[in-house]
Amino acid sequence: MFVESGMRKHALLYGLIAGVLIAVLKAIEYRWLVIEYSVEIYGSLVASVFAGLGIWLGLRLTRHKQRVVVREVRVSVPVDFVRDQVKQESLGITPRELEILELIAAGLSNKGIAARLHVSENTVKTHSSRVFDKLGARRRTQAVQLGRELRLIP
Amino acid sequence: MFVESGMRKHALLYGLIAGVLIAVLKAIEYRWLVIEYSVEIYGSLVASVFAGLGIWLGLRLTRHKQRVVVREVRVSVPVDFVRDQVKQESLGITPRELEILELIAAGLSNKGIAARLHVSENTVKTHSSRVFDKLGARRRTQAVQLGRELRLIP
DNA sequence: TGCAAAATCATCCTTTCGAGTGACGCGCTC
DNA sequence: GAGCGCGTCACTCGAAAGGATGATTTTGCA
Repeated sequence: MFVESGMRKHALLYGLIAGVLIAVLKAIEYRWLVIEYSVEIYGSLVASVFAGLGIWLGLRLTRHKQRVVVREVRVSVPVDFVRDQVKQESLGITPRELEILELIAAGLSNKGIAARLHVSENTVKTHSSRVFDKLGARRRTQAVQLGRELRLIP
Repeated sequence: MFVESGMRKHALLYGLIAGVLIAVLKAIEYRWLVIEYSVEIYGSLVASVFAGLGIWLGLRLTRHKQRVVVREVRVSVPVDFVRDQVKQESLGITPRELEILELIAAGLSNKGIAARLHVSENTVKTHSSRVFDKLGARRRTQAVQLGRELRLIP
């Protein structure tokens, strides 16, 4: 809308100036002609004036054309964790085992995990042993590291 | 250089076309004039032709002078780790202790760390005990978790 | 309803950790 | 040169963790 009205305004202005110029030229043509200036000079004058106007209009038409360049800016933003459920299932890790792994990663002891989940410590040890086996880990710290690498825990 | 020569070529071309047109107009002017076309028609013709040429030249001149608008797009990228050395010093954690903490986080056993660093396992235990104490951790998994939270390790 | 997977608990045994304590050498500073 | 921070090593003891194995209960699904 704005661009259209702007262009229309330019066109109107251009036509107006052209008309006025033609009128002026017509008004003074006799005077110039009678003092023996040839028509080619007259033509050159008109040509140069309108060429200038055309150039001006052309510049005006493209002045606001902008080229948008999209630049990727690397910005440090915490990556929101998405669990790799495919890998979880391919390893055969059960939800409960993953739950124990998360609590291990949180730094809890087996006893603490047992208390948190209201199960016996033996149960926690069973789950952790199983998840260690499935991850190929021998220590809980190693299990945490592998779980992170495999995107099973944040 | 390229832009300059391009503009010069345009100017030359424009001048050439203008000259030819003027010559043509001059050559046919008598024929037109004798059949009683007024000079204002002639002027209008020249005006419109050169206005068109001007517009074309104007467009040509600014074709490659587009304003570049840079739109920055935020891209999520894994956060590159920066160690909080202030916190490290405020906790009085030595470089060696931090080194042991990193290896603990990597999932190594004390024996493995000792082998990696060519020191005795007792030394590793001493360092780890100290860093646990400074972090307020009771287990190595907890130390890893706290170390991460405090931005001491990745 | 019946089976398979998952979850639960246990027992025995070994390894690893963690706490506590003490000590030695080295380099730096006051 | 005394003091201090740091890194090193040793020893003991108890707690925690891990491996192996077996068993029972719960649960989801065919």
